Amino acid sequence: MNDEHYKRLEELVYRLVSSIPEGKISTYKDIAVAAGIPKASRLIGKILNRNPNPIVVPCHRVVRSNGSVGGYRFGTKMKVELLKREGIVINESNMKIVDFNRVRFKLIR
DNA sequence: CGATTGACCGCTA
DNA sequence: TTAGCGGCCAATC
Repeated sequence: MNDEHYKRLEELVYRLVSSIPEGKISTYKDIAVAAGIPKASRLIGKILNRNPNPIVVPCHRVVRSNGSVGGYRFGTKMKVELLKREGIVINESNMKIVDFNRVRFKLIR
């Protein structure tokens, strides 16, 4: 994978994440699959970590595939707050999304 | 160069 | 159900 491919991958990831509507969430794994790199879910986190525009790209709507909230550049607490604000219910004791499958957004391409 | 490090995943015991 | 562990891939050391 050269720089050109990688750059395109980043753009695709940001586009996919931006398509997640308010009140819905997706997972690092789902993004990886949609981006054509099903085994590189860790890479998705890495890309989102240096998200150039956190305001535009709602990267807080991306959680772990097991339903737990996962990490966030500005702290897990902030991520939880943002999600709650959008109507996502979170079990604070185990940091898991309540009704995980119900609020899961199906990515389009 | 090789080793380590993440906003992770899935198998196995 | 949970914890441990190997695998994954690019960046960083």
